[in-house]
Amino acid sequence: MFTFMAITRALSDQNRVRTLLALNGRELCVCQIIELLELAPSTVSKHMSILANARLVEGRQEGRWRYYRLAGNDAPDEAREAIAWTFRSLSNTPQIRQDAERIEEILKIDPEVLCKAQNRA
Amino acid sequence: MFTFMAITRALSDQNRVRTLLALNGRELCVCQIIELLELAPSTVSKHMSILANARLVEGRQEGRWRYYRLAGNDAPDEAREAIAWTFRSLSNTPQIRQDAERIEEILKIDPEVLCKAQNRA
DNA sequence: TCTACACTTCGTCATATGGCGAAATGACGG
DNA sequence: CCGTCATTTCGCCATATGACGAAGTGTAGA
Repeated sequence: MFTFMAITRALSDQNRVRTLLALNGRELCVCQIIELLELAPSTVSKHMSILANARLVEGRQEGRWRYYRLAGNDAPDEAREAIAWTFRSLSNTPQIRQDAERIEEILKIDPEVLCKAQNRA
Repeated sequence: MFTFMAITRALSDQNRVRTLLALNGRELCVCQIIELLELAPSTVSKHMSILANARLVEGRQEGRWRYYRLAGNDAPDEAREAIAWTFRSLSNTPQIRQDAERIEEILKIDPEVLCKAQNRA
């Protein structure tokens, strides 16, 4: 029950759901997610820890950057089913399609440059 | 997206999830759900309207009583998948098993008597 | 049509949540 | 080690949520 509630709570915020969908088939570092959601770094960090706590995503440190990806086979069944359900429900919605386009643009930018730009803003 | 968020929000409260599971294979009237959750009638009513809004349950009026049941085939795919996922995840958990036993006891009581007893409390 | 009563709506309260900015953390390059 | 800088943690604020009781609604039976 505890695990299940962690998942539904994690999925009850639109920004977290958008982030989950954005991780479809790729990793993103925190600054790229910040750029997608247009939220403060501290806010995005909190969101990612909630998703990670629910075992919906996994984090990986690489140098100064932290990359997040969708949970893999080691995640609980509930989490993997939740991800599958979320993708089936939302993959074709306008918001998610728009986000997907936006991410293509973001991925064109060197992460180094992207983070620097965020510091100035 | 709106439909999906309504579902995840509805499922992000433990009392609503317990109620959903309690409706497994049967209808329950509001006073029976009140008895199960041990909450005020107004609180339970609100919970049921949130579940109904998310199309996870359907209500039916019969005389003075209102019965709720799980959403049927007319509900959106997202809702029916959510119900299936929820049941797969939680059917065998202690809380839900305990609720199931409790409901058997509650069903033994004539609803008329049950409601009257609640009014006195 | 009056009363009883199952349920809902409304108003209120305490707590939870999501947002931010400032300060802390921790990894690299010097 | 020392500064830089991506990320996290912390403290704060505004709003959302879940709880209750009181008042309102609508149905059945007297």
